[in-house]
Amino acid sequence: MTPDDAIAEQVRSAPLVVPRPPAGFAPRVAAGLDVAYVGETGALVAAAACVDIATAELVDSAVVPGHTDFPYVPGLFAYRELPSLLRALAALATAPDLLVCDGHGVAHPRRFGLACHVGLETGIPTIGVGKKPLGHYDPPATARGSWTPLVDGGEVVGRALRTQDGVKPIFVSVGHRVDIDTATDLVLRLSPEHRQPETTRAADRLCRRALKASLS
DNA sequence: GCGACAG
DNA sequence: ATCTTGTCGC
Repeated sequence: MTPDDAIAEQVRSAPLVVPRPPAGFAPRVAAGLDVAYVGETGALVAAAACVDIATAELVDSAVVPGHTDFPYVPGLFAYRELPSLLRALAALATAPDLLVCDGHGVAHPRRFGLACHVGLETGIPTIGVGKKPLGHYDPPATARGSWTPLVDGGEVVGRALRTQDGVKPIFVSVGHRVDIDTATDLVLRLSPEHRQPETTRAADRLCRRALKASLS
């Protein structure tokens, strides 16, 4: 798979994203996905962390070592992380109702970021959450829950969401089988006390810790 | 041509 | 992402 092949696949896949939730969507368990790298080598550790949406407590997790050959190219994340993330998901004992990715969904140059790719690949409703915007936005009000549109190429592709009073916003977008209002609500519910949702925090902590342990 | 550029 | 000390705040 070359970068050009990847870009062509994204353009071809973007129309397949379903920007609305399944009928009666009421997710109970959300899984956060993240990867930690060993510098520029291809070695990595992927983690999936299941959190109970009602309590934001960790209820299951899986950590798997891996390797990637695809380089870091902005816009082509999935081709670097997707295989390992899917193995971490498969290693879970729990079947999550929702996935929360470390990276954008449709807030992407070709409207097909990592979260869209993960969503289509698994069929599970997926939300993209990024720490840095891809596009432009005006700062939301300082109160938790405030948000402003994230715009790219003249289109609203997501939201800059303040998850805690006074903290920098995070950037939420549709991955697959969810709408932006539902995604915003879920991310806020998953972020009761920190800037990032507990799903992301747990996954990040797990793969980072496992990576350090594997080095020594 | 130049800058910007998710993790 | 990762490399890194001290420092501010709960």
